[in-house]
Amino acid sequence: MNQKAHDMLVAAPLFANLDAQARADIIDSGKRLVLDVGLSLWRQGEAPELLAIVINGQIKETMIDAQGGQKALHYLRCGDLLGCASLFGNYPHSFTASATERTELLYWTASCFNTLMHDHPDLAVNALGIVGRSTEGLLRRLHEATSENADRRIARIVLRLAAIGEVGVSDAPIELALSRQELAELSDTTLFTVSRTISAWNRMEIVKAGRGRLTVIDLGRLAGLAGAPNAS
Amino acid sequence: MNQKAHDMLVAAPLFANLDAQARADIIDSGKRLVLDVGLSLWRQGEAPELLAIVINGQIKETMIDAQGGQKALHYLRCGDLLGCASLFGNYPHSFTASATERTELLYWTASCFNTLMHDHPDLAVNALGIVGRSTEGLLRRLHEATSENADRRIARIVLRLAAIGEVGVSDAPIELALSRQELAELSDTTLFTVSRTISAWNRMEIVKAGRGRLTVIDLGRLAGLAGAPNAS
DNA sequence: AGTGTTCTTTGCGCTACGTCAAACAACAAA
DNA sequence: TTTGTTGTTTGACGTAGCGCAAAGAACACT
Repeated sequence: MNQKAHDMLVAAPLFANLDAQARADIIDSGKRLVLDVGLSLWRQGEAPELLAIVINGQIKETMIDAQGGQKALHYLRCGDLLGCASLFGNYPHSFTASATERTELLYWTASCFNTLMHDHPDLAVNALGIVGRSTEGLLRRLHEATSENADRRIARIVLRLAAIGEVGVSDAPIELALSRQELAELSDTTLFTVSRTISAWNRMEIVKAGRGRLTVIDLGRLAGLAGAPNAS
Repeated sequence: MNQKAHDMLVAAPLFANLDAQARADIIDSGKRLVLDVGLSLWRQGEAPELLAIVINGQIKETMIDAQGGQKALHYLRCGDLLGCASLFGNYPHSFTASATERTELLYWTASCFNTLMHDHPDLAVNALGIVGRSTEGLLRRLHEATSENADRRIARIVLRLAAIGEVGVSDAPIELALSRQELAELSDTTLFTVSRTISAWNRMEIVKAGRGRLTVIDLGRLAGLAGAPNAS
């Protein structure tokens, strides 16, 4: 592992409040794995066997229903924890985790991580914090999906991605590499609805639409669309 | 605490794999609290301060949005853990927790529970399991809410409640104490849609509708409605 | 029994969105 | 440049289910 990757790992929430010794112990117990683009760490329905943390690259969590509908749950980047709910809850994976780019992971088997948690209680507490926060995120998403209209949901997603993608100045145009399809999956809508919405925003010069790409121009007005309902 | 309550607590998932001594230690560290009908343990938006487990009675978790729309998340019974996501994730409560009947709780403050987790790592692991499982439940609900029609969702909810309400013989009529409104909140629909659906089922003699009450007559057909999509 | 309150039912209009089809634009490979 | 591939746009259309209103039914209180 190179120095930079190591530094980022160390800063991950999973290792908060742990002393250097413990951290080293935990990291050394994990194994490394590299996933090429498109490869899956596991598929929906499989039994959970391991817990992983992203070192670099990006993992996408996708749910597929019986009718073939896809739903994107999350994009995980450096430091994010992967598979905790299934593993700890001891449920078959409810989503497929696959790499959207070449991705490096550090992983532990269930029993290995269990041992580690016993040796380092703070590790378990940190994991709890992570799972708890993801629960809150899901609650929010459930709420939005059932009580807010499509445009708003899409605006929210774009804002969120814009925020984590670039911490740049607020008036600089932010470019996101997202197809309409992906946006649809993230916002619990369809490709068509997203396309229409984006087109409208494009005309209003809130964003600039491109093929597989979206550039946020007017962050302020977008935030308006996402937040205040009748700020017409 | 009476003997029966104590026995049920001991069987709660939170205390799995703990020896009697540890269990006693944990239970003794908690404080008891009785909530009368309608009283809230906390309200949406408040900072999380404690973690509680239901001894008896029933707690309802409700989300309220800006437009006043209610959404019921869960009903918690004996042994269920309350407030873990908010507390561990360190987020303001995203729902109000209130008693639907006189309810007895055992609770710990955040710092107290933290200490306990350090003393008994298995406690943290158990908590992880609980939060993990609830995450899975939320994922399922999110999925259903966005990709399944209202009738099916309602059928699912009724089935689930019927299952935990009574473990009786499968052909015995199962009675649920639920208003249409509550059913609507649980299935992410409206009072009207639920009413129409229930009326239809009533006519088909799948359930018997009553005021604030619902009796499942034909569990099999109801399961059919919830499961197989084109079992017309 | 009479009156008020709360819950439920049902009809009707409406609209946000899903679905499908077909044209269109961007990019890549030859 | 041509041709193919893949992603996007737009229109037309259908419909599930929400909102409202108004009438009923169940229960509570006196």
